[in-house]
Amino acid sequence: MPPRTIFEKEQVLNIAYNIVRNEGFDGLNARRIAKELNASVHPIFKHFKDMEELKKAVYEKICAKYKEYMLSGANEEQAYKKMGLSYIKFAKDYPEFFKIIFMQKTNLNAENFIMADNVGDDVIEKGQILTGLSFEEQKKFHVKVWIFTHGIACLVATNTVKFSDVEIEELLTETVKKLIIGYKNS
Amino acid sequence: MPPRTIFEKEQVLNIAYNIVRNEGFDGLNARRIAKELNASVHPIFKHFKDMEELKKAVYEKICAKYKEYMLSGANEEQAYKKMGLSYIKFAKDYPEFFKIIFMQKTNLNAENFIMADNVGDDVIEKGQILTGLSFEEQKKFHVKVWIFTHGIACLVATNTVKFSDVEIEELLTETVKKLIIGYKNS
DNA sequence: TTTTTAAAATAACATACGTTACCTAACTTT
DNA sequence: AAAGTTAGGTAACGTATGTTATTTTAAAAA
Repeated sequence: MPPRTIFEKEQVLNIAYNIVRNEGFDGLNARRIAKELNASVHPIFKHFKDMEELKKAVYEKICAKYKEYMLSGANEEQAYKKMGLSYIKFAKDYPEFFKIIFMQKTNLNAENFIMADNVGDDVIEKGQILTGLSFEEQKKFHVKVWIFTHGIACLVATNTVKFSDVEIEELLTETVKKLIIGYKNS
Repeated sequence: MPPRTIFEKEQVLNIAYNIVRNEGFDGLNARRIAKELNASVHPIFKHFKDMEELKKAVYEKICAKYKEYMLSGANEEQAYKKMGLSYIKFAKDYPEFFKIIFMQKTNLNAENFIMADNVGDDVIEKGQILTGLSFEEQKKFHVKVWIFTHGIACLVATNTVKFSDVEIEELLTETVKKLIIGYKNS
């Protein structure tokens, strides 16, 4: 009896996601989504209670993308190195997403990736494969590497410095190398 | 013939500055300033052509505060170390300001502090006093230290990690120490 | 084919913001 | 003391946004 649904939930979500990808949450509003959907705002509020709910859905999709990046190569030989590179690559490929997750306060109940990704024993153990440091030393080492990695990622996400992929890998590799030497010689 | 001016330009600017200090530019609007001034919006537009002009004035005041931090101790013995600590202290004392200058895109014609503060020969030379590295080595060393410092500052500004002043100094000092050892042993 | 039901459009309301027209009144000048 | 100038208040306009009441209409069910 009713006309069939023309605008599915996922279309709305995808449009919202892409707007946020390019412009952050600042660029997101109901009329803008409607325009890109070639529709009125009505289909949006059919699928989402209000804009807040839609934003939460977008935020979750963003988190999923981040996890996808961080999991890629988690089982590789050089898993520790890959983690850092993935983090920075995410910041480069999705700067607005990186800013949302790591550089802004949101009320979108952020999962605490910082803690999850950096204080688990896994990360320390993965790093030990590379460095050969003791667990305690490795923890202190890792904090430094993580801060450095985060520093690059922030610079990349804000486009403050335009590092190429090669430069990024060199910078990270070389810094880690120097730090390892530092730890082994003191 | 006219009634005397009650609300001076500087009062308006100071109120705006303090709002931005606490809430960033997001919290700034004409009615809010008027309320804190116990006045209508009129005095604002008497002194500033429009909100954009006021924001620029606030931005300049923010930059002045940043410079004040970075200049303090520039002539000290440990000037290089002090620079990094000042940068982080600014991020800690004025997180919203730090975010505005270093973590967001603005249309408020940012002076490029990143470049000014990091690619000048002065910084490299100051660093050489500490490390004793060659000019070329010192340049590569400095990029790493700068990124690391920026990483801490970003974490502090977003309140992602709550480092005490002592922890910050230790972290920076220790990292620099390890890096120097790394550079001297390779 | 007719009826019914919900999807979508239209258009409006509410709020928040920048901005401004108009008015009131304070104070300097005469 | 009178007059004129302008600071500041009031209230409105225009725009952007979230949200929703009302209407239209497509298509399923009878």
